[in-house]
Amino acid sequence: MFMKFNSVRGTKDICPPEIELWQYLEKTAVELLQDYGFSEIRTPIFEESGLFNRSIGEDTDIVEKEMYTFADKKGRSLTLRPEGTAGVVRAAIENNLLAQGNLTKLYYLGPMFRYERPQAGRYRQFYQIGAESIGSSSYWRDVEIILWCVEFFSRIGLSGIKVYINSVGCPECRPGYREVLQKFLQENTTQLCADCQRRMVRNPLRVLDCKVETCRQVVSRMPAIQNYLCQSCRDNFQDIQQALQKENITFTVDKFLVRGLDYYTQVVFEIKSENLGAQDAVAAGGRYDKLVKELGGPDMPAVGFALGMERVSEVLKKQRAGALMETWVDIYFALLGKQAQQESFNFIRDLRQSGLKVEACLEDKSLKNQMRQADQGKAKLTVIIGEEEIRKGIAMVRDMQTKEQKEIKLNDLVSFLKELKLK
RNA sequence: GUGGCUGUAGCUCAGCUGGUUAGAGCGCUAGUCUGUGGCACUAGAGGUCGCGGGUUCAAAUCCCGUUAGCCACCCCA
Repeated sequence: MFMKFNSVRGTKDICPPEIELWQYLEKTAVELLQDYGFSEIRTPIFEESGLFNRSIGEDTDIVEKEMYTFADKKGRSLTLRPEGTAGVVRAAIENNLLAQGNLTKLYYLGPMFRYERPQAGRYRQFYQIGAESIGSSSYWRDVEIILWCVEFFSRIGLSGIKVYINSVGCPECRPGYREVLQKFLQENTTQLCADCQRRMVRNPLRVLDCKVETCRQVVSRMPAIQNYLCQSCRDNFQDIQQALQKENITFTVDKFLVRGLDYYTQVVFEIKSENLGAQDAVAAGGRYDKLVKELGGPDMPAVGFALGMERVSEVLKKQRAGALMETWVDIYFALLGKQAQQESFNFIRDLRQSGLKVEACLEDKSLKNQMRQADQGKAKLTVIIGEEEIRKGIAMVRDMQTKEQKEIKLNDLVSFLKELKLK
């Protein structure tokens, strides 16, 4: 009996030609990150569960119900990383990358795992590219990161994106606002949905982005966090807005923007695409000034972001997939007969070594078929070698655009093709 | 985790109220064109009708379950 297997729920294969798009995105992102002074760091895909509980927050949905947590053979509780920041911060501390008073800029890319119900733009294994600037409290670092995102999206030619920002305060002022909020919600508890009545107690900030109509009405009358920020948070929020304006980055202040990870402080941002469904955030991030210390490192402020590869490639596919998913070869060898295959294999090997993209038909197909393969492979040149050519010691070289064909001696073929400068 | 929609050839889908050998377009292979691509015509290959059960003389079609995908909620990148 044969068994057929499928990829597990919420995971998928990235096949050609889509992978061309991914490679393009990764390459563009990495180049731009390096231009901004970030260095790559690769951390393990699983960590001690406690790392995520501690950094993301015990009361968050991610930790509560979305983590792939398992016990290894020694009974240690491990978790597949649901996001990148915690691991990067842990690694930076552990490897003494954080020198007091210095700035450390790191980027990462790779798969993350969350047990959620799959949907468009939401997978259980999904890929993120992200970066962290650790060691600076300058709001220009926040701006730098938002600017990176804006520039990245413009560089890959993505339109229809919008930047949203908000300030979620700091340990000084957030507790105060939280209390005000809780009090307000308690007074209006009868108008809240069941979920929000639960949130009200545990994480009242989350009521802010509830979509239920009655909750929204309550929310619209709710005290805004801006009015409860401490002086330094308020200044910081002002400074960033001014800086963004100065840099011509258009943004919207969304006073309901709350992030689902507890470690954020002060300014958080989200970049959304108009061309996606409900899962429309393509990149997001913010400042997390307390996390490094929280994880046993020096008391260092930090700011970072992550972008979702699936979502970005999804939008890009709609907007300009054709050009980016194209593949081609420089030279295609159409071969007829055993001897032609034997003679040509060396040529092909030689040409490939010199950096040309070469493909050949080694499968005894009709010439018509081979020509079609060459055409579909978008070959620039096709080299035809059959029994007659072998006998005469030549090859037919056909220019696929002009349809011009000329005879080249087999001895001269490789050097002739190399000199054409097809690259 | 909740609700709705869907699952028929490699791909996109049609198959009405259950009735003989399950269809189309695209793609693929071949021929027209004795060894030359992109067009056209012709022919051919290719299907456990998601899976399991039930109703029935008879199920791709009706019912139940299950699984996967999509959409929304939730959450987030």
